[in-house]
Amino acid sequence: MADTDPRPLTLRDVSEASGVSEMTVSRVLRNRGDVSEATRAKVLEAAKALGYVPNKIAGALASQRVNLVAVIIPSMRNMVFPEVMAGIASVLEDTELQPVVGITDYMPEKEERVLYEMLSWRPSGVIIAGLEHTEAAKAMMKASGIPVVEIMDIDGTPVDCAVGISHRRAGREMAKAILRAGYQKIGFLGTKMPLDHRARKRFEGFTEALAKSGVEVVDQEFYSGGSALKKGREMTQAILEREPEIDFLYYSNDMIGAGGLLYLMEQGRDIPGEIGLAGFNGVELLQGLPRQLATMDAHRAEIGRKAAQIIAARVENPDADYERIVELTPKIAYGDTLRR
Amino acid sequence: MADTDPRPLTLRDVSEASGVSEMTVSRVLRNRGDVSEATRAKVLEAAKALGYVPNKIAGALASQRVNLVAVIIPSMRNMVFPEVMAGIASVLEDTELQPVVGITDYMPEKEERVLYEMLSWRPSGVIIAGLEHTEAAKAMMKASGIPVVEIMDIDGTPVDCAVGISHRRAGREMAKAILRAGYQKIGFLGTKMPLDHRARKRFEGFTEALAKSGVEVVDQEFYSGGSALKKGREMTQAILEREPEIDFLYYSNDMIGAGGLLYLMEQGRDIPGEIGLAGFNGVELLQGLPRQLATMDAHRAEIGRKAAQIIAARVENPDADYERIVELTPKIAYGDTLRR
DNA sequence: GTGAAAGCGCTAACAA
DNA sequence: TTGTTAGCGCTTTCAC
Repeated sequence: MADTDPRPLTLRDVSEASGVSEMTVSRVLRNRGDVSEATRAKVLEAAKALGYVPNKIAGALASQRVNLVAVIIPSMRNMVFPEVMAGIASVLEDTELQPVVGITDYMPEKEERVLYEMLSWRPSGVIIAGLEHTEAAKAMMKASGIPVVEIMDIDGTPVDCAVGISHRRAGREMAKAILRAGYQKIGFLGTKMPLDHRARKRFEGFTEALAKSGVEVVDQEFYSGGSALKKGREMTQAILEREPEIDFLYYSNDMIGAGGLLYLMEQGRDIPGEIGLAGFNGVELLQGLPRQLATMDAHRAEIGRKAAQIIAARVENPDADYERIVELTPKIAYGDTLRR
Repeated sequence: MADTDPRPLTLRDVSEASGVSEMTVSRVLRNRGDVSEATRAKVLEAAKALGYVPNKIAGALASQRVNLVAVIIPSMRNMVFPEVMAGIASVLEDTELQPVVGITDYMPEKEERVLYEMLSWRPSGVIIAGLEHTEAAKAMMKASGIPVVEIMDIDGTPVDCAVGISHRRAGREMAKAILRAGYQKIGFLGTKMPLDHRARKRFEGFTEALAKSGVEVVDQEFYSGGSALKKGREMTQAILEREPEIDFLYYSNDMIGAGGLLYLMEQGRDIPGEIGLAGFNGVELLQGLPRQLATMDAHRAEIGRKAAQIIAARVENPDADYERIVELTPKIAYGDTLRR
């Protein structure tokens, strides 16, 4: 409570206040090594009375250990990433490790900068979304010498290891399900984001599988920015005005799919008879809609958990073997908007 | 590219590779002090060739400066907080400062732990949600000697300074608008979260203003967990089954309000004639609904921006004066669900 | 414009 | 069980 000096407290202050050496104070505060109950109590009391908060900067420098895991993701505005984060946090909570998040806004150069910033804090591991990075970023990750897990996508070659789903395959599977249900005039609606590689791969897998059956996407529509739900409405209206004969709409995410669904229901369209719909992600929001949109769960929480487990295991035991690619398989949820 | 030694690179390596002293290398890498173009070029080349990433831990220890701002919020699952974050990030991007986020899950003890962890990295400032903290947490913030901005709420006494809205007043204003529109049988629906102090204060302000006009809430309903949209539906159905004469529903957030709106529209109820609705927050999602839910914008991005500006200004100039409480005033958006 | 010395606050390693 | 010594990798300060 002696708050005269603005200088932050150090171990030395606690040492002096308790009459115990700095080293032993340090041991008590870290629960390391054997310390008698008596001195332990003295130290803790002094530390508490002073309001001492250890300086991790100095600790990290001395011990060459930083219990941080850099998590680098494109955005927080998309519910996908908070869910991945939750998965990561749930696993790291049982370890010494702490996640630190960096946001890239889907921009490769920003990703490179953020990565550089984070690596300069010498974290114990990196979890980063996607497999596409600048050459410099890949080089940094390789050179860092720490475990790196690339998440959400496995269509490519990871720097170190990857956990995710195959978006190409996800697109193909959905295309097959749609064709199987007998839809023929298919429209696609998505984001205007050339840098969203996972959306791009889904689209590629989708058109590829359609092509195998001699089907081509009738029309497409893209958006950027704004309320996804609203954009979903607007795009749905627009594409159907241009191509009224469309009998299926594949949305690159559930949010715009939900907007489309609300719009078509208002129009009194027969879903999934006259027109079918499907999105992607399996977001919780869908549960509150009047009808269940067909979708595919991207295993977000599971990806986060698995990635965190890999990092934690390798921090524990750097020499153990580990899987290079962990593939999870999304399953189609037919809901009420895709005939079986 | 000489990747034989797993030891991370140090300034010394760059110094040796470039034939320039460590000190001058450090100057170049930080753009500090005068360095001749020739040596600057040599250094940068060597650093790049080696793939050197500076060690901020050592830098921070030596310089006693850490360009991090601790941001402590309850959750990322609620779109409110990512929006605050976006506001903070937009301001800090133009400075040397970087936000680092900690999540409390609305738990005071977890908040205390997270705060302790973050302070142990000696950040340049703290932005923390709410005014309610454990005594220990308040003591830590006071003792830290760094600027602390408590955000989102101003009904209380900040440790240092606060930026936000008065939730009590927000509740009162909504109550007055509802009574003015002639509604009389009012129900309340919210989260089962005693620790969401802002929701609690809104409710208090709400009931207080109703009481002034001799009106009492007819019935209430609380939920926890699950899809808010779905819960909104279910709670709306439940409360109206119990109290069919209710003519207005006040929801503690827009998400459950949206669920209620979708449900009532399906039931073919006359909104806002027969029954009115209002939520809170002004979330973007609402724009995609068939009708606009009445709500109140909580100025999330603005709060984030303002808080970041205060931190940045005080890091620049620690001795300047500053406002202790910055109050923003939310305005009612009547939408289509509240008569004027 | 450049370099040498000292030390930031802590912990590893060793000694007692 | 406790203490001492020597750095961790960088920046500050001061000298050249």
